[in-house]
Amino acid sequence: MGNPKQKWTSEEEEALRAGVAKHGTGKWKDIQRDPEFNPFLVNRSNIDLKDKWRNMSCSANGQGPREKSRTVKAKANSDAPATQVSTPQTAVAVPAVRDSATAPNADDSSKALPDGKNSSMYNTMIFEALSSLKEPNGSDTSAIVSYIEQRHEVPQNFRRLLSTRLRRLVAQDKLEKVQNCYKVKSHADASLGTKTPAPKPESQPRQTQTTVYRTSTDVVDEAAVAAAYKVAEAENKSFVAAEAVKEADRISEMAEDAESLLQLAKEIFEKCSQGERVYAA
DNA sequence: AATAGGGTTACAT
DNA sequence: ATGTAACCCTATT
Repeated sequence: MGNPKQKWTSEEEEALRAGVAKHGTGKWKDIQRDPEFNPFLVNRSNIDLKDKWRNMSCSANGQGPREKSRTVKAKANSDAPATQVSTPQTAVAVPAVRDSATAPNADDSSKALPDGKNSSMYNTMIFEALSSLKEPNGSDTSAIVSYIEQRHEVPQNFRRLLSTRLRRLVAQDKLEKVQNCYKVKSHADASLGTKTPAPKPESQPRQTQTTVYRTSTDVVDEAAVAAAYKVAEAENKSFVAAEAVKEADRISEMAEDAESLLQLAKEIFEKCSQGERVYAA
C-alpha cells in the first residue's frame, strides 16, 4: 500500500536525459537496463521512464536552436486577434537519434506566460466547442480538441490538459459524459415531476472511490451555463466576423492592386500613344 | 515483451 | 479549484 508518490530526483532526471542521449527516445528498457544508468533508475520501470520523459518534454522540444518556445498565446481580452489559422503544431517529435542535444527542456524562459489573467479560459473554449458543434450525443475528446485547435493557439500537451479539464467539469456537474462523449449538462428541473433518471451508471471498478455525492450546493449553475453558452455563441459569431473582415481586407487589397495595375497600364498607354518606347521593368 | 498514448489519482498552488 | 507530476490501463506492434 505504500505508494505515496515517488518524486523524481535530479539524479534520476539526469540519468534519464543521458540515457535518452545515448540510446534515443523510445528505448526505455535499454536505458533502464544500461549498467551505467541502472544504479540511478533501479526504482523506475521502463514505463516510468517513458512517462517522465513525456512530462519533461511536453512543453518544448529542443530539437533546434531555432524554434522559439511557443507558449500559449492567450489573448483573452480582445476579440478577433490575428487569427492566424496556422497549423504550426506537431513540431516533428521525431525521435531521431541525433547525437546532438536531445534534451527535453533547455527552455529556461519558463514561467513566462505574460498573461496576467491566464486562469482558465479553457472552460470557455470547451463550452464554445460543445455548443458550436451541436452534437446531440455529445462530442468526444478528439472532436473538441480539433475544434479548439482551429481557433486557438494551444500548448502541445493540450490534449492531456483538456482531458483532465473535461473530467473535472464532469465532476462539477457542468458537463455530462455519456460514453466517450461530453455534452453540456442541462439541469432538468423546469420539466415535470418524473424523476430524472439520475444518470449515475458510473460504477467505477476503481479503488477508493471517494463519495461523489453532491447532495447540495450547486443550485445556480444553470445561469452560469446559460451564460457560458451565450458567450460561446458570441465568440463563435465574432470568429466568423473576424474571418469575414479578413476576407474583406484581402479583397480590398486585391482591388488596390488592380487599381494600381490599371494606373500603370494607363500611363504606358499614354506614353506609347505619344510615340515613346516603353520597356518592361 | 515493449511502447505509445489515454486516463486517473495525488500533490501543490 | 486549477495546473501538474506520478501512476495506471490498454491497444498495438
